Amino acid sequence: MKFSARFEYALLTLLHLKCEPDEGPVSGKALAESLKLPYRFLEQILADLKRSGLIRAARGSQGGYRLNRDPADISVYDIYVATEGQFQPWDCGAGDDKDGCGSDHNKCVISAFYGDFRSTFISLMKGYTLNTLCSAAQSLKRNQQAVTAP
Amino acid sequence: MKFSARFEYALLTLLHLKCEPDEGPVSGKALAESLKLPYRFLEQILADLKRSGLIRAARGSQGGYRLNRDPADISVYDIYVATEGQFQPWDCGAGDDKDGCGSDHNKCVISAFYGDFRSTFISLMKGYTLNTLCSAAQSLKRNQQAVTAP
DNA sequence: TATCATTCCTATCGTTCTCGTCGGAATGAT
DNA sequence: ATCATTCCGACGAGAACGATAGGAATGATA
Repeated sequence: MKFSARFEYALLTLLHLKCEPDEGPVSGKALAESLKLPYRFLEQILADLKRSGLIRAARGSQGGYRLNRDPADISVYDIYVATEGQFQPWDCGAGDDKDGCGSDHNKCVISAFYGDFRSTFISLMKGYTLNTLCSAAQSLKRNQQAVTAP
Repeated sequence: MKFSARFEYALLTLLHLKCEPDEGPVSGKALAESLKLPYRFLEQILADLKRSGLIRAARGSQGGYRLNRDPADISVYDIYVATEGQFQPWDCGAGDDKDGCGSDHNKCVISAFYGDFRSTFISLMKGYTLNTLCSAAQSLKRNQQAVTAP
């Protein structure tokens, strides 16, 4: 029950793309340097994000990545699905019992718990968007500047 | 982001111990047969549950396992912790940044998201107890009997 | 057209985690 | 004394994960 590095790196990447004021697309190499992440690995994650339509890419010289949707419309759940696939924290009756829980009522109840778990977390993740996260980061920044100010 | 088999097996085991009307302790072998789980693996899980004080064991002939607490006081979260350890779905600043998020406000915001996720998760799991799960199972059973009745 | 920066595709590697198996010691009721 | 049981630690196969790598495709620029 852990978040993968892919997911975290994707969050950082998208947050960077949204929050840092870059003109034009940002190359994978530049992203990897800014975020201090392994370049080759980040490339794969960027491919995931592109495949899911969260970012778009331009090839060739002067190419790079930029957001492909309104940041208010990119939820953390979208990012999760893009990097880890559908949120399905248990192995649902894959082959053993056709009717889901079959004759075992206890299994059935556990499935119900899993379902509750799943829907709770999907809605939690959908509640966070790139916009909300970014403005939270900016308000943090302001607060710290106020404290550190001369 | 998956539940382990240990966790699911533990749920099934404790549910069996609570819901099925057995007199006296139930041996590991009997449990493994009832639940159709690998005996040697289940033994390890039972050891986890005992270590956490959820069940108690009696050795020797006629020995076996039984619950050690009021089923209303055994939450799914207890079972989670017993089998998977403390819920900590991300690697918290282990060595890299002493101040948690350091200078990177985006990391800081992600940590906040993780914290929200974590506390939601824990309170959800604490809301389910052996009692609630078992009575849910029993009501399922009743409903099915009503449908299947002649 | 040649060059070069970039994305894109696919294979691989090493480590860690997980599920499951195993042998055998300790215990305790009969 | 016997036998069923819990208890303890080691081990192995396989998957998942983080990361590395080579090289092809693309496209702006000169």
